[in-house]
Amino acid sequence: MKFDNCQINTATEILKSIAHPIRINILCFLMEGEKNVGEIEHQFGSTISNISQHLTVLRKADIIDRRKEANYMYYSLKDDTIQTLMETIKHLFCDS
Amino acid sequence: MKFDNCQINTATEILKSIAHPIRINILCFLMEGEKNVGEIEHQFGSTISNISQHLTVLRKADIIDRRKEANYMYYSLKDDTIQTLMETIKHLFCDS
DNA sequence: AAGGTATATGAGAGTATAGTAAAATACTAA
DNA sequence: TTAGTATTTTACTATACTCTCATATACCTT
Repeated sequence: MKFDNCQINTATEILKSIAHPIRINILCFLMEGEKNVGEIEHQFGSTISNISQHLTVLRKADIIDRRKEANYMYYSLKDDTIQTLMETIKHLFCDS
Repeated sequence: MKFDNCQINTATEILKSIAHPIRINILCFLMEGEKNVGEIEHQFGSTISNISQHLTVLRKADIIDRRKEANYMYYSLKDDTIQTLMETIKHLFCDS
């Protein structure tokens, strides 16, 4: 049976936002809990600017939240939907 | 913890191949079982050429198989990994 | 062999995405 | 207020993706 168009578009946007090596890594890292940009940058070797742009992509897809504290910005997974999805992806592709 | 690079790349390629409205629809349709290109085209309103190109994308990502019978080409989901992934996606985004 | 059906492939144009570097913003501390 | 740190935004270039249309291939029927 066909999906509802709106659901298809939501799923597409979310999957597209996940489907990048740096972003999968970031999301997987966020499964551990809230992290700031510096911690994320330190974990993977890209520039702060690049990481920040990837975080923007994830935020526009509405799958992460952020919270400011002093001059640090803390990012976290938005909800259970994305948490479950990431657990499935991690289990299917990364637990071998 | 960081994913292994090879696993990350595999996951990225597969998710990228899924992350398109037509391709999600096709994969969801294939969850019902083997279908030929005409059946897929009839289900969603795109051209055979376009559908065929999307099927090629899915085949290059190694998530679908095909089998020829007369002059029909039957496509199906490749394995349990993709079946499970699609079930999760369908459940999370399309069962509301 | 010739004509028809089913599917695949290739070229071309338009659009989207990714990375780098520079500049801008927001906050803190002195 | 000035300087410094953390993060974001902008501008630009390069590459990748998607669609359409035309052509090609594979198989079947007569």
